[in-house]
Amino acid sequence: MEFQGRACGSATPPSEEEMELRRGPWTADEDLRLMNYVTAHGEGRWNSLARGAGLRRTGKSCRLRWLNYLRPDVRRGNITPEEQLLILELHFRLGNRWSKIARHLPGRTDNEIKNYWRTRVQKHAKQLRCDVNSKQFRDILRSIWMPRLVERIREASSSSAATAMRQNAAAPLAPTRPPPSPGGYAFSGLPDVDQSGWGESLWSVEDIWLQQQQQL
DNA sequence: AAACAAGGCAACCGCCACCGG
DNA sequence: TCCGGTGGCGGTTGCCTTGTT
Repeated sequence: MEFQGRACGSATPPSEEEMELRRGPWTADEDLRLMNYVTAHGEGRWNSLARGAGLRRTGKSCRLRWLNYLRPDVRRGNITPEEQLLILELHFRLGNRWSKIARHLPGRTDNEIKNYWRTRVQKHAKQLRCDVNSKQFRDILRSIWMPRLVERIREASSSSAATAMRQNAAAPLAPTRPPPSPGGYAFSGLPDVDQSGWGESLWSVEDIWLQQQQQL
């Protein structure tokens, strides 16, 4: 079944070219084509890039896919407490300027940060029946959430130091995945900072990069 | 085990600014 | 100055996964 995209508001039927454009989730083959083409020709001129790469996608779609997913320096996985703290601080200063906030978090995309804010932070505001931009909620963030993050960062650094010492002593095999984050807040009404796991996918970007390296 | 609800996040949309012809 | 193409940004949508009943 092919994804048909969202309902189009236009009353005029789409042109033949528009009919050919693909929408929805990207396939591994499309990812590979885009990756190969950008590696060979560089970023920019996304519309012609899409045509040149033989992709039936809009330039915008290609750009988004590259920036948010395929770029080699994109970091995936949990947003760390350090990053969460930075996001909160920057949002106080910048508001919903996601791209500006993202510039301070290497490897993180504006989309990822925006999603984090909407799904985690706004959810908590809703639970507390506050407006996310209200002074009340900001005060809660400053007085409760941010100190908890700072505490958590401190705990993590001290425990990782202790772990390193133990590992040096016994030299066991290190786990290949980071351990799940510890339990949540004792404070009622404020959930855990982040409990999300690592995303699973049919293929990983690393797989695609590996495949691409082998082709070169 | 199945049905349903909620959460997470990839992808799309519309708008705007910039640039070159 | 105007206009079309392009890129960037923030907001929104809806699919998929996970949790709950």
